Amino acid sequence: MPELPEVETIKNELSPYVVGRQFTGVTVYDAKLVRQPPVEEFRRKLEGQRITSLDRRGKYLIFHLSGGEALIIHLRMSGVLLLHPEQPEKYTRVVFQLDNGSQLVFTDRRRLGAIWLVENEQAIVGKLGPEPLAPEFTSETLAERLQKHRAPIKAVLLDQAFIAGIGNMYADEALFAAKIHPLREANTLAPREIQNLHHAIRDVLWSAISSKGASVDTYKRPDGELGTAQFNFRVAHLAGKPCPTCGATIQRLAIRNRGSYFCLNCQS
DNA sequence: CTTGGGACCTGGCTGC
DNA sequence: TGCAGCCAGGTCCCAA
Repeated sequence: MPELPEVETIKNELSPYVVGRQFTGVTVYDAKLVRQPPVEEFRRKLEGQRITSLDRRGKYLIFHLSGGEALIIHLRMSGVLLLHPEQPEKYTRVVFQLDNGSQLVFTDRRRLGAIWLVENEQAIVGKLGPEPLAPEFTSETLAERLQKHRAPIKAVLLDQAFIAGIGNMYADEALFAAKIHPLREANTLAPREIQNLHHAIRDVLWSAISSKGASVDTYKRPDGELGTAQFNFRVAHLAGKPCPTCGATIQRLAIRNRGSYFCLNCQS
């Protein structure tokens, strides 16, 4: 599922091909995915606009446009953005035409993705918490924010208003690396554990970006290639397998209806 | 304010 | 082989 490293990879790999280009046409096959404005207006306003920059905030991909507006895309569970695929793609929901003849195809098997065209991007991304990879996100920032929460640390890491961009896979990986049990109440972490968690979050995310994201289900890069971050997973989706540190069996537990994977022996 | 549960959505898997 | 029912999880909405 696309989390921060996957969206960052898409941004990095798409940028050279789309920044500076102009939208010449938009075909919407599934109006449900266009949240704002109504589809006709969406099409009319987007056509003719030039992409001035491509950015990421949390798991949102943001195309900044010459007219001052922003085209914002969230891939949710199964969204994929492909640059001029050679074959017609299954589950194609929206196709963007660019002035260099490129086609940007948005496919989404489960139809949970979302697209907005807005003047004020803060209306969409304004509630997000800090960017975990930004220099301003320090161990002290994390410690301060954790104090306000007594929910399980796993649930807190998944809260996009607490910290932006972490999803189920990387939350599990970061907690394993920091040796923290996913059910620990957030405000009970010791200073040393918070430092470890801060380091683990950044390490896990940077490492996944260098592997171009994790292709566990539908995720693909814009050229159709897969990411390889899943091969570095130590606990995520590995229930029943041996822990890479101690050999104990990796456990699976539902926390907030999300599968959580961890080592009972290494994480406490 | 935080918290937790259900809904959304569809294809793949399980078990009968 | 068919098929009902469950599961996957990012986010929104609502109630406590």
